[in-house]
Amino acid sequence: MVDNNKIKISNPDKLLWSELGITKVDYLKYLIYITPYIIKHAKDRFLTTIRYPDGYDKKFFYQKKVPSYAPEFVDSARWKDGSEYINLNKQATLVWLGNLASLEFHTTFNRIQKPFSPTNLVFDLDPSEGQVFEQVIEVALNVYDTLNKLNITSYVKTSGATGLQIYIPIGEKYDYNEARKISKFFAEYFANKYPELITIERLKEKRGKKLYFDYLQMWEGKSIITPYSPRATKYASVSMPVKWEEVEAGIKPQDFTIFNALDRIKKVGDIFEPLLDNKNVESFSSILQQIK
DNA sequence: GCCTCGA
DNA sequence: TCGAGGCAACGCCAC
DNA sequence: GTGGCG
Repeated sequence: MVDNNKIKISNPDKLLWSELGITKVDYLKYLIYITPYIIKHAKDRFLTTIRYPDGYDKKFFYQKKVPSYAPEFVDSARWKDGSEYINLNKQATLVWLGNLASLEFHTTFNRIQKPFSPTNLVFDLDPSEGQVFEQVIEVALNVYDTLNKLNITSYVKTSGATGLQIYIPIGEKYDYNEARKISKFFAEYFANKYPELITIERLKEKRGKKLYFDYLQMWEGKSIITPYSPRATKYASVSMPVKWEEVEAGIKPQDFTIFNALDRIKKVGDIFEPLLDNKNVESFSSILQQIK
């Protein structure tokens, strides 16, 4: 029973992370604990969930549309193609999806209410073969420094088992075309500033041994991992917002798992802003002028 | 994980 | 009645 | 137009 809604739990003792011994019931407990945090970032966005009915390392599939068998309490929003997409805006929906073995929750850059305006940019810093996490940290801190000097607020979180993601609020002021331009502008700027450190080359061959700085091609409906979402990794890691000071002190994405996420959140609170603030907008308008 | 379809 | 299949899909660039 | 890439 969640908020007066009955939810039947099938196979409660099924292992979702077999090596770690995490059963579905264990997993649902985690989801219940972190509900307010993940909901805060997932609500009123179009959800893509990834389901692993037999565990994190077995067959999976993506799900976007509200299935016909969804309970009535599940809220949805109509996409421009006419179909209904899940709005992960309440605990009951989260638990229902948990029972369906949804191990990852991805949401759109934009909110349902303003579908053509992303709320933020995201840079994805993921080390590939032969790179250590220290390189990711070095680049992230360089980016942070630069943004600070431009008076631009940014946030950082782990992306999964290996990388970091940097969020830059843009106040729902731009459409996807403009946001893509701004994102690309920054990516080129950083690639230019740290030519030995990072590359924005899309083709793997051309990347050499530099860190791939992915400025995440964005479009309406594109979704990326939501803050506080678990990831289907062998560590049962969580996409965890962190403080820039923590990045500086040297963290590892594997440090954050569904085992310790709640303790951590209780200790530091939610350090991600709602991503709707306008404080960066002024800095961006001049940048947008320059791009033209 | 659950539903639908076809043998 | 039971197994197989579905459950997502944009923009960019090189070819 | 198709394929690699995220």
